[in-house]
Amino acid sequence: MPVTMSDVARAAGVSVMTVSNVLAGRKRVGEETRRRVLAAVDDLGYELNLTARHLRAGRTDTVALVVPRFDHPYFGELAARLARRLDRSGRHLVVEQSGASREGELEALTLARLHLYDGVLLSVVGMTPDDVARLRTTVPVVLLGEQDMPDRFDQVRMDNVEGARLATAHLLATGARRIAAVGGSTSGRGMTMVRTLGWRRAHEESGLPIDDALVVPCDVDLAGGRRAIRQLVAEGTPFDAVFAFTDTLATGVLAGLAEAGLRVPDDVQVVGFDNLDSSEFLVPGLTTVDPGHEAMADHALRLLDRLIDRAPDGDRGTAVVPEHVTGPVSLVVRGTTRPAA
Amino acid sequence: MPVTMSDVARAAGVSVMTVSNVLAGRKRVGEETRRRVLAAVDDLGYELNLTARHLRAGRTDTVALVVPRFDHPYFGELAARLARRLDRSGRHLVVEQSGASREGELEALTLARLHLYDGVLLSVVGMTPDDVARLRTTVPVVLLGEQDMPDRFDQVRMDNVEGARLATAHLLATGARRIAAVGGSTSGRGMTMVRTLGWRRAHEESGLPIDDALVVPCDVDLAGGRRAIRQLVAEGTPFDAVFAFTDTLATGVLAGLAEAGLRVPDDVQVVGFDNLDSSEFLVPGLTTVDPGHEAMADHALRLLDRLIDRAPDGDRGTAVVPEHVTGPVSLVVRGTTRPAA
DNA sequence: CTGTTAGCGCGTTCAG
DNA sequence: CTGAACGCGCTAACAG
Repeated sequence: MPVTMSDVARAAGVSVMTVSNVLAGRKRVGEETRRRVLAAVDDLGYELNLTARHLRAGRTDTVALVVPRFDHPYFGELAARLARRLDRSGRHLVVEQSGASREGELEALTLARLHLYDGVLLSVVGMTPDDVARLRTTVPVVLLGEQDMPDRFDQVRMDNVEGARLATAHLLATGARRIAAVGGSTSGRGMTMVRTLGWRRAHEESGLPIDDALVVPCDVDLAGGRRAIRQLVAEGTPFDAVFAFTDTLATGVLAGLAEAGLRVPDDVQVVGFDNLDSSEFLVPGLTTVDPGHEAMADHALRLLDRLIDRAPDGDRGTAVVPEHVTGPVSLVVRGTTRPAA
Repeated sequence: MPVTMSDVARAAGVSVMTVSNVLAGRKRVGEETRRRVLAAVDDLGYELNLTARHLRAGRTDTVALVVPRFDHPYFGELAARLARRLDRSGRHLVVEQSGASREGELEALTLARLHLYDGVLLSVVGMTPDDVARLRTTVPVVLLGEQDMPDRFDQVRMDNVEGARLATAHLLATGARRIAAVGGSTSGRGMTMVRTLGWRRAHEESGLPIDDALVVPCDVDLAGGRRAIRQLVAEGTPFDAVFAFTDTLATGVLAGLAEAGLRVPDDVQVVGFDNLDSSEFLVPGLTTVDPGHEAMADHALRLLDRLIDRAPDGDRGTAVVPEHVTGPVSLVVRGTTRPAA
């Protein structure tokens, strides 16, 4: 039987409300009363029940970030940035995993869970635009992800085409002629498609031919990058550079190249995408596309807060027009590419 | 004004309880009634309020993992492993950050938040044993962390001394004679101290002298590892190997060594600790201590579930005796060390 | 198989 | 500045 507020009130000889006021630091409470209450709290080992407070207050001062996987550094870094901002406004961030392991049935459950938070930043990777369109929720939601989603929701993403174009153009400028697109796809959707598009565009702008044999689809993880290189080498497909679609892939690529006895950047140049914290520390340092992490975090929370502020009034009349924000990208040149010719 | 269960009940011409039963899939409900309820739910856009359910049910089927920082790969990987297990038993994992940014005042708030969960896995890094001893909570808590904590709580950790001894002994066996302990300390507490102890012990077992100039305290992050090497080089302290106290530190160390023109493993050998997913993919592959991640996750949840199961009865009589579990470690040999002489 | 009664623990009314 | 009622949305019990 847990200790409740009224237990404390009885012990301190005051009313429940007084206890509540003392604990929430709300109204002014007499110094002596206050001490009595705190003593009783300490004495009984009373612990505030946030669930009850949330039910009553209708808000939780907590925002959730839902990511596909916990063990992906990109999302860890994102979470840390968001948490820093939310802390500043006295709120909390909790991170949940949407999983790649759970089926559609769980989507419903996930949605129910969203109600535990004032707002949700939903990182969509696996879901299709159709899945998202089917989402029915009154919870403030901002989408994060590279695939264009239904415009009923706010969405923040990076300029993938431009980033991929920059990366590829840089490789072309430093003398590369056969650039493998690791993580690419000739038919897919989402991140994979838009970055492949940027890779194509850079080739077109240079008037260079495009060889689809250089597009290597793979799992977007460390092992995937390494396997992609193994495959290229096994096939005997010639290449003098790799544009890896994420820094994680690039890390796997570097391992694969080393394994194959190919030197970076002398034999093969490499560019990644994401500018993870660790990319600077690889040997050699990874040239990569920086998606403007801080700006993205700012946008995401701005859009979310817009929705949260509006929520109490209800939707009628003042409906917020959803925005799709695309952040600018830039290239960070390090040691996996050669100086421009 | 959100749609509530009784709105749905009215619309469907049934009682609230029936709606509840349909939605929770609890008792059997007539097929037609069931359809009417679901139709009303869909019609009104009803969304379950989990907060209310939690308040009423007294549990949330959710476990929290509290980590020092979101952007630390070690914790991301830990979270993923825990989530996998909890999903299997139909529960959820949420991750919160304890922050290094928030002061002691927030400790209280953190404690209140713990009540939102059935149990909490608390990763302690910054807190001292005294801080922990002061924790007053009835929430099931299992501590994770390398510093020995008051035995009022369950705790899971790795065999740090043995891991550090293994790492150092391996370096000695492969010919190293001056092994820098990056992340070490001659006076600290916690992880830093126990791993330094293992480093010492290996030296003692080999009868080799210990030079405290080789103990380099630093921030436990990527930049810290690099800075440690810069410092050693700047001081002119000779060293032919590095035992980095975490793989993240080791990654920074490798960057620092490259910067200084030192080859790995020819000029300097390196061993890390943690066996992160990415460590296998560094070039060269990082030799490191594997703390038996899976076993640790198993232990942590076993201890937590023991507490959760007991909770409903109250503590009297059946008090669970807290356990301190230390998991076995092993050495993973890769390219940053030379073959044994 | 469905409805009624009661209350989870807190906070927003209003009086005093 | 403090106290007493009522209700947030849901579900465990028991009726019917």
